[in-house]
Amino acid sequence: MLVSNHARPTLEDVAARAGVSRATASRVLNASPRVSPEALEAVNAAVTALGYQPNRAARALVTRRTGAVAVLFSEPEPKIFDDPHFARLIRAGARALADMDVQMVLMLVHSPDDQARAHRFLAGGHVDGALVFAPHRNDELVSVVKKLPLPVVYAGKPWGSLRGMHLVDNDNEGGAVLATEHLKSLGRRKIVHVSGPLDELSAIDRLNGFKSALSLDDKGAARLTEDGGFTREGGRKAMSALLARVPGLDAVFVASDLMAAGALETLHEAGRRVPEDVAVVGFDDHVAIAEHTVPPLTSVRQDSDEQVKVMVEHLMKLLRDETVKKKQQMLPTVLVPRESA
Amino acid sequence: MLVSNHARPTLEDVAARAGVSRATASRVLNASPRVSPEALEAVNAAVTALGYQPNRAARALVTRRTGAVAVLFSEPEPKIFDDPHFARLIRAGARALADMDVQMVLMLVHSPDDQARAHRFLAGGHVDGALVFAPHRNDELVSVVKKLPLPVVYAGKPWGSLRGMHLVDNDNEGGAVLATEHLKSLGRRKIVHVSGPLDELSAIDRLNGFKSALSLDDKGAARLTEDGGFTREGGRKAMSALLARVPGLDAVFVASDLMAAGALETLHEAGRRVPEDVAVVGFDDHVAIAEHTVPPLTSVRQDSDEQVKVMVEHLMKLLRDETVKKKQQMLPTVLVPRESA
DNA sequence: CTTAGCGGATCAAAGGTTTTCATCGAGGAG
DNA sequence: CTCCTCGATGAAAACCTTTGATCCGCTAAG
Repeated sequence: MLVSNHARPTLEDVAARAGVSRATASRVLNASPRVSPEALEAVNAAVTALGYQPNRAARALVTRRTGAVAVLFSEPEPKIFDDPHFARLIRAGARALADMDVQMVLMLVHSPDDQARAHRFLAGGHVDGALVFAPHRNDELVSVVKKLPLPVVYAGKPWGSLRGMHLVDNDNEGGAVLATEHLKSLGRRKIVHVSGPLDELSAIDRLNGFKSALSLDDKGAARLTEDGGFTREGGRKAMSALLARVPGLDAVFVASDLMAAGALETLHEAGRRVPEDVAVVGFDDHVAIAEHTVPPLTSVRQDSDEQVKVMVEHLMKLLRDETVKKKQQMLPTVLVPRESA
Repeated sequence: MLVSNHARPTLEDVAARAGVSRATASRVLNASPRVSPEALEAVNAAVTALGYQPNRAARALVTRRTGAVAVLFSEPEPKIFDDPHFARLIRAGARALADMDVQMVLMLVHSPDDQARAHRFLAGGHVDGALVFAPHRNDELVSVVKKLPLPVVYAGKPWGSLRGMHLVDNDNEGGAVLATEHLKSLGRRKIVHVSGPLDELSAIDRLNGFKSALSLDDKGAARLTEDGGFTREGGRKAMSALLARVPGLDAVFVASDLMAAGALETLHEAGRRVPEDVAVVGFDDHVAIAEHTVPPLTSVRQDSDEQVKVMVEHLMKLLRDETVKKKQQMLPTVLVPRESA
């Protein structure tokens, strides 16, 4: 017995059993065309017989590829697990990467410590590429990642110059127009807006959509909008502020479902009926929220699963050195009507 | 210029610059004691000067260690991103593993395909160990993982024999007793229970706590409990069923916050005031839910962050071949009073 | 008859680290 | 002054795979 019985089989073992050289066996595994049908079959048989699994480390060493991709979130941690949106993104990433047989290495980077660690990790060549979720202005993570010679695809537009960056964004502005037009078509005349934090471009795009649908200038917009910070509590407060400032309001477009849930609470407390007195439209179409508010929330759907899938496909192309026709892609948004508007 | 200027520095480069051999440099990096202070300093200087990063693949190849750990969830996907509990677990895992400088490879395994992939992946030696979240009866994932020669720590008790298994559980039964005793101490006499799905041991433990606190036999318990499946919708329905079966009920212990949110909706619709007519206690103390129900939910806290942290520490010990005093650990639960009871 | 070409297999090097084993030098004991 | 011991160091093997260069046996073209 030359082969020890407990050690995992190596390519050498496979080759021996198939009666070919290591190199040929390797070619079979890598689907090289230059290999005879008999050899191919013999090797495949040996592989299944032995239950052979290529040694990832050895392969990585010579190919200089790790077969792993980092998924980075820069969001503050409380937000990450209060907002179901993140769970959804993570889930979609896990699935899409698994489908490609790529390892997903998840990193939540928030503190400066985390940033240093992320830098070390990415610079250390431990992954082939990265998916980055970092929406905030002056996000350190982006500047860290940007100067690394590493293929990266961003979710949404990171702050700063977009030159040469690869990203997949949702049509936030278009969705906001959709929402606002819908409210107009219901005959609403005093429409206000609870925005996200204005250090995120997605929030700004939604605000811009709102403004353009109503042909507002900056001054007019300032009176009719309030920042809700993309949190439930922020949504409550912003709604209160708007009620005080614009008592006659009859509709509100809220830039996220989570904030909309908060806004609805405020409206209830203020005795306004939804949708009779005030029509409400959210953004995200997050089922777990939108279907459970009172009343169920009309919302703009952005397909996060699709977004992440496209991001992964994009990154895979970069890794294969394929040329990508469009570095920056935009995904459509649609309105999902329920009962709140 | 012997050293190419763009390639990442190797240990050889570090050694050359420090004027020592590769072996000595390696010893410094691995904190071996048998190295002179001068050599140590020289190597460290060279490392920082060059910005050297060890090549993970090369190291893995020789040590037969990958420096990566798999985190496996067997939960059906919709649940994973509707229930904030999972986001919390994932977050905690990411943090705890990052603190140990270990890569976290996240896998969501649900379909038979996923199981096959997980098996291939784990058997392929691509990770040093695994954290497994698989609470359901006859979970394929558990049987797959169990027969692998891989250090594994489970979250909660997996179904089946526990012999030799490493796990970190919450004191579900104790928490349920706490909750029920609390309701008794409020003078409630007709207390009912919305349970989780009875193919999860955590749900069974909570049910058992409820039963023992009220000294119920199986028959009595059957009348006073209803399965809510750990979903919000299930909570609604279970509460309806209980209201029909036990019209005079004046308190309910619900085995999860998400279900409790549903149960509260049902109670409101039925015109029962909370807590005046019916006192409600949940389980999980998930802030994002418990603080936003109407009224805010009294709940049993299980510290998931702590649980995951302990799991990671436990796994690290296994990886270092340290003997662990207790293979199976139990974490305490406490009651967090709010307004619903 | 020589040689270029070709399909297909093999050889051997390379990739970066850890670790065993041997060596070297210094200092202490006899 | 010699012999030992011991700590620090270096040389080299081992880990497993990929891949460019080489080689072999033959056919077809010159």
